[in-house]
Amino acid sequence: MAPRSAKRSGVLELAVLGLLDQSPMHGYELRKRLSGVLGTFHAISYGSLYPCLKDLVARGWLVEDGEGEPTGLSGKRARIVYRLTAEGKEHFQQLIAEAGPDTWEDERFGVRLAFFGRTEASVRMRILEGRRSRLEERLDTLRQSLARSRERLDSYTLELQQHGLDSVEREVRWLDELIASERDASTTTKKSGAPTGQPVTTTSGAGNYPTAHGE
Amino acid sequence: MAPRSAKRSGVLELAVLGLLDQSPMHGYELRKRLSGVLGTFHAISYGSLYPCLKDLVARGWLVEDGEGEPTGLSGKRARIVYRLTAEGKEHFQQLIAEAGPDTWEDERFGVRLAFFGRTEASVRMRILEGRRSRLEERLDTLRQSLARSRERLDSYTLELQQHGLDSVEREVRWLDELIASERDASTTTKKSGAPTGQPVTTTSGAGNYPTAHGE
DNA sequence: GCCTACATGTAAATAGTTACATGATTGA
DNA sequence: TCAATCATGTAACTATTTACATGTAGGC
Repeated sequence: MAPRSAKRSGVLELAVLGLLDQSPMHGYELRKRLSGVLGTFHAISYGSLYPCLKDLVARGWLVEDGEGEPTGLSGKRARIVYRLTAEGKEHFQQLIAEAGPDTWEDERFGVRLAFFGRTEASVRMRILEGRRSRLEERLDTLRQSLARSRERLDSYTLELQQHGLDSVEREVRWLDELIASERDASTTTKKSGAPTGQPVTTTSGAGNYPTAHGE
Repeated sequence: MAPRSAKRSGVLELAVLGLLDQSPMHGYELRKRLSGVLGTFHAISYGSLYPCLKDLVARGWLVEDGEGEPTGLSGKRARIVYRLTAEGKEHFQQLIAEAGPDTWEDERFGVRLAFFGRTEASVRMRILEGRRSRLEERLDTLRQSLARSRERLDSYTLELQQHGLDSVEREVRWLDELIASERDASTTTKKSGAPTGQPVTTTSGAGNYPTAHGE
C-alpha cells in the first residue's frame, strides 16, 4: 500500500476522476464541467482545483500531458492536459463500486448519481434506496419539530420550514421515479436479455432534487 | 468604534443574535433551534457554536447569565444563559436593516427570511426581489449550459441537471407567491389603515425552497 | 492598443467539523 | 446502577474561498 499521504477532499477528487475518466482535459475546462456534476451552483475555485490535481498526480492516478501535438505552426503551450493512469482508472472503478452509508449523504449523492452510467445496477439501487430512507428519516425529524413548534413560530419562519419540508418530500418522489425506472430496466433486461445495464430515462420531466435551502 | 477583532462567521452570528433577540437561551437549546433558521439539515456543531458565542460576548453584544434564580431547593448551575445587550439589540437591528447584494445569496437568504417578522417591509421586498432576479440569472446559465451539452450527457447526468433546474424554477414560483402576498399586505394596510407590517401567510402550502442539490 | 476570455498557480484567510474531555440530571 | 440526554468546551484537522501574481490568444 502507498504511504497514505491522503489529505484530499473526497467529492472533488471523485468528481475530477470521473470527468477525466470520460476524457482527458485541462484544468480550466475541468472547472467549467465540475459544477455540472457537483451540483454546487457556484463553480469550484482554482484555489481548490489545482492543488487537488497536483495531489492526484502525486498519488499516481493522473499524469500531465503537454497538450497533444503542436497544431500546425503555432506550437502553443501553457495548457496542461490531465489524463487518468491505469491505477487512476482502477481507483475510480473502486470508488464508484462503494455503497456505504456516506454515499447517500448530501455531499456525495449528487456526484455518485452523475456517474451512475458507469456504476453497477445493484450499487445504483442500494444508493438510491439508501438516499430514500435517509430522506424519510429527515422528514420524520422535520415533521416532529414542526409539530412541536408550530404555534410558537411566526408565519415567515413557518413558510421557510414548510418549504424545506416540501423540498424533501419532492426529492423523495423524484427518487421513487428513479427507483421505479431502475426496476423496470432490470426486469426488462432479464426478460428480453438486453445486453447492457444502461440507464433508462424517467418518462416525466417531474421530480426535483433539493437538499438544503440555505448555503 | 470597537477594535475590530472581527473574525466571526456571518450567518451563524446573525442567526444566534436573531434567536437571542426573541428570548435568552443557553447554548444547547440554541443549537437545536439553529437548524430551523439556518436551514442546514444537520445541526451546527458545538465546536462552531461555543466559540461564536464567546466571540459575541467579547464584542459586547451578549452577556452570560448564570441561569436565573435557583429554582427551589436544587440551585443547579452549569447552564449558561446568553442574553442580548442593548448594543447587541442595536447591532441586530442594523444587520436586518441591510439589503445589499449578498443578502439574497444562498448562504444568507434563509436566515434573513426567517427574521422577516422583525424586518421592515421595504427591506423584505428588496431582498425577495433580489433573490428572485438572482435565481432568474441562475436559470439562464443553467438552461444555456444544458442546451449546449444536452446530447453529450448520459441520462443520469441529464436527470440530475434537469432536477437542479426544476428546483430553481420551483423556488422562483415560491418567491412569486411570497412577493404577491407582501404586495397584498402592503396595499391592504394602506387602504384599511391596519397597524402593523406583520407578515401574511400565503394561502397554499405550495412552493418550495431548494438551492443546491449536493452538499 | 486594449479588453475579454483563456490558463495556471500560491498564500492566507475563513468556515466549519470531528474527536476528545468533562460532568450533571433524569428515568428505567 | 446504568444508560440516555443534557450541557459545556478545546485542539486539531478538513475543506474551501479570496486575493494575489502571472502570462497568452483572439477580436475590435
